[in-house]
Amino acid sequence: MKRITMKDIAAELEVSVQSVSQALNRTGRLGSETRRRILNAAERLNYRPNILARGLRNRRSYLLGVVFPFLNDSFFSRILGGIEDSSRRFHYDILIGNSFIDYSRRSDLDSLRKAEIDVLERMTNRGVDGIIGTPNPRIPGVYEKLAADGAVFFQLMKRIPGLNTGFLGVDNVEGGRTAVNHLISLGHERIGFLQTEFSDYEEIKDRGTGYLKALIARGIVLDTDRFEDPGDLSFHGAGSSALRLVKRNPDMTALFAPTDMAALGALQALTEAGKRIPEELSVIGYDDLELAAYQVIHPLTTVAQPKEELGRKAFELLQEQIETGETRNLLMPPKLVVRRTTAPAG
Amino acid sequence: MKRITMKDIAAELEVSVQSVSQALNRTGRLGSETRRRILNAAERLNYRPNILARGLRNRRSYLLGVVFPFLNDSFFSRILGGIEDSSRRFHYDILIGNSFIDYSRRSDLDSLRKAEIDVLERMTNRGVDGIIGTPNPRIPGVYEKLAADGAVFFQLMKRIPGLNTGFLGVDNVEGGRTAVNHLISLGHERIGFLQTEFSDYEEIKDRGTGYLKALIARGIVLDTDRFEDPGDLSFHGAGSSALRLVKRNPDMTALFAPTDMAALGALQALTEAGKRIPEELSVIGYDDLELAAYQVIHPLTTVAQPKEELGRKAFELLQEQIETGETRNLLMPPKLVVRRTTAPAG
DNA sequence: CCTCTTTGATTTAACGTTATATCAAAAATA
DNA sequence: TATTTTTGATATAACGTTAAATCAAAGAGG
Repeated sequence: MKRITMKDIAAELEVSVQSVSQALNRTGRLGSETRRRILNAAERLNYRPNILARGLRNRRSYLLGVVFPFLNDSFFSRILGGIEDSSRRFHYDILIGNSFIDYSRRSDLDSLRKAEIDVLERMTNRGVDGIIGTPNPRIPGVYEKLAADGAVFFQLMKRIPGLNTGFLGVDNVEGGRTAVNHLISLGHERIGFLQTEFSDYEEIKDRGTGYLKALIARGIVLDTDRFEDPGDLSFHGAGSSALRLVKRNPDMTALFAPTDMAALGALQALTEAGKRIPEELSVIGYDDLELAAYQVIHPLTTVAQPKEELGRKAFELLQEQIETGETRNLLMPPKLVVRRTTAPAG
Repeated sequence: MKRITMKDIAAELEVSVQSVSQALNRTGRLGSETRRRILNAAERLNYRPNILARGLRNRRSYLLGVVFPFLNDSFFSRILGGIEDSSRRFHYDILIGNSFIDYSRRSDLDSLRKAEIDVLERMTNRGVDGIIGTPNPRIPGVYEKLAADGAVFFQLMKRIPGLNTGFLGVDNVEGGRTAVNHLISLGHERIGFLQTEFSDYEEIKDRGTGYLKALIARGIVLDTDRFEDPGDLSFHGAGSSALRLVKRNPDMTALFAPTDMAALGALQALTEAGKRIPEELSVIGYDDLELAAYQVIHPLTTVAQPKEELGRKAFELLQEQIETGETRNLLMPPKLVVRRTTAPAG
C-alpha cells in the first residue's frame, strides 16, 4: 500500500539513492548495467515519482493555475479544454479556480475581491509556475501583487488597464466589424445595435465600435443614436430592447446583437411579435455558443439531472471516504422539467 | 521576488523555525508574546505557506483530482462547478484532467486506455488525496490499480462493474419512468422510444427500462419492439430515427428521447417533416442541457470566438513567459459563421 | 612505474515544513 | 531549600527528490 520511493529501490539493489535518481532521469554518469538494473527494479516495484518532492527541490512545479469567472459555463469550459490540450503535452497539470465574477450584476465588490485573492493565493501557495486568468477589471489591485507572490500571470479575454503581463484576447472591434460587414454585404443599411447599459463591459463597447466603423467605412449615413438601444443583454432584456428598437425604427432591416444570448432573446421576442426572420429582419449574434448552432423549435420538456448538486455531493462522499475509509453508493433522483414540447393527447 | 519562508521570519526575529511553525499553526506551547510577534512579522513580510512542503511532510496534500471524459462540455463543467463549490470550503484544491472518452464512437481502446492511465498517474504522482472520476466501463483494469498508487477513488455518473469504491449517480431507470409517466399522465399511450445502438451505453438502457416499467405499471399494452428504434442518438441520427418511428407508427402520439441532443434532433426533423409539436406529437428529452431551455427559432448567424484555440494559445504564451520572462499581447481574429438568421435585404 | 584523465558511483546538503524529543528556566510543591 | 512540575522555546530528524561535490578505481599517456 505504501508508495515505493527511490530509497526503496536503492535498498533493494544496494545502490545509492542518487544512482537511482540518475538512472531515472538520465542525468550524470552511470554504468549502463547499473542503469538497466535500476530501471528494471523501478518497473517491477511500480515506482512512481513524487512530484511534490521534486517540485520542492527544483522550485519548479509544472503546475498551472487557471482562474475563470465561472466553472459551469460552456464558453470557459471550452477554453479550459484547449488549455488542457496543450499543457498536457508539456507535462503541466492544471489547478482550477473560480473567481465568481458576475459581470452583469453589481455584486458586492469587497467579497468578490476576497474570493478572487483567495483563489490566487491558494494557487501561489501550491507553487504554480504560472496562472492564466480572466481578471475582473472592476476589482483593481488584486493581480498587481501576484508577481510578489512569485507567480507569472497571464490575462485571458479580459485585461486590467495598466497591468503589464501577457494578454490574449479576441479582437472585438474587428468582430463587430465582421458582423456588420456581413449584414451590409447582404444589402442592409438600416442596422440596429443592442448596446449594453453597463459602463465597464468593454467587449460590448468594442463590438459597438466595430459596428460604427463598418458603417463609416461603407459610407452609410445612419442616425446611430436612434438605432442603438442600451439594455442588459440578458435573454429577456435583449428581447425588450429589440422590441423597442423595431418600434422606434420601423424601417430597420437588420439587427446586430453583441452576444448570442441577446440575439436569441431578440429572436424569440421578435418572432412572437410577428416579425418573420430572416425575411423581414436579419439578426446576427456573437460568441457562437453551442446554443446558436441548433434549431430548437420549442423549449424542451425534459428530465433534469442535478448537475451542481451531483458535484457537491460527490465531493462530500469522497471526503468521507478519505477521512474514514467508508465507501458509499448513492443514486440521486432526476427531476421533471415541463416546458413546451409536451401536451395532452388529442 | 523571493518568497518569504519560515526561516526568514525566524531569522528576522531571532527565534527558531519551529517556533514560527508553532505560532502559525497554533500547535505546541508558545508564549503569547512570542506568538504575537511572529504573527505580526508573518503579516508584515507577507509570508505564504509552501503547501508543497507541507504536503510532503504531512503526507496529506489537500489536493483532489477530477477526471472527466470531456472538459469542453457544459454538462461536466457544471458538475465541476459543484465540486469546486464544496471543496473550496474545506480548503481542497482541484486538479483537473481529461480522459477523452468518446462514448458514442468505437475509438481506439488502447490509446484511450493509455491516456486515461496517464491522467490518473499524473494525479497520484502529485499526491492527490482522492480522485473523482467518470470511468470508462469499456476500459477495464485502469482503476483497479489506483489504490495501489495510494489514492482514494470515487466514481461519478458511471461505474465499473465490480469496482468497489464509492459511487454517485443518477437513477436512470427512475428518470425514464418519470419521463414516460409524464407522457402517460397527459393521456398518451402509444409512446415511442429512441433506443441506442451501442451495447454498453448503460444509462440509455436504464432509461429504456424505466420506459418499459412505466408502461407496465399503468397497464398499457404496447408492441414496444415496434415503438423502439435503435440509432446513434446524435442530433442527426436521432432525427432519422424519429422519422423512421413515425413512419412505422402513424398512430404514435408521444416520443421519449433519452438525451436532449437526441430530442432536439428529433424535434427538428419532425418539424421539418410537417409534424406539429406538441399538438400532434409530444416529445420529451433527458439531461436538461442549457440548449433545452431556450427557443431557438433558427440556427443563428453569429461571430465565433475560437475557444479551444484561445486556450491552447494562452498556454503557449504563458509557457513562453515562464521560460523567458517575455510578455506578449495578442488579439485573435473572430470568425463569421453564417447560418439561418440573415438574408439579403428585401 | 608514475601522473593524468575518465568513468562510475557515493556523500552531502538543500528545498520548506512539522512531529517528536529535548532542554533550560520558571513556577509549584514538599 | 530541595525537588518536582510546568512552561516556553529549541534541536533533531524526516518527508522524497536532486544538484553539486567528492571519491575510488580503471585507463591513458609519458
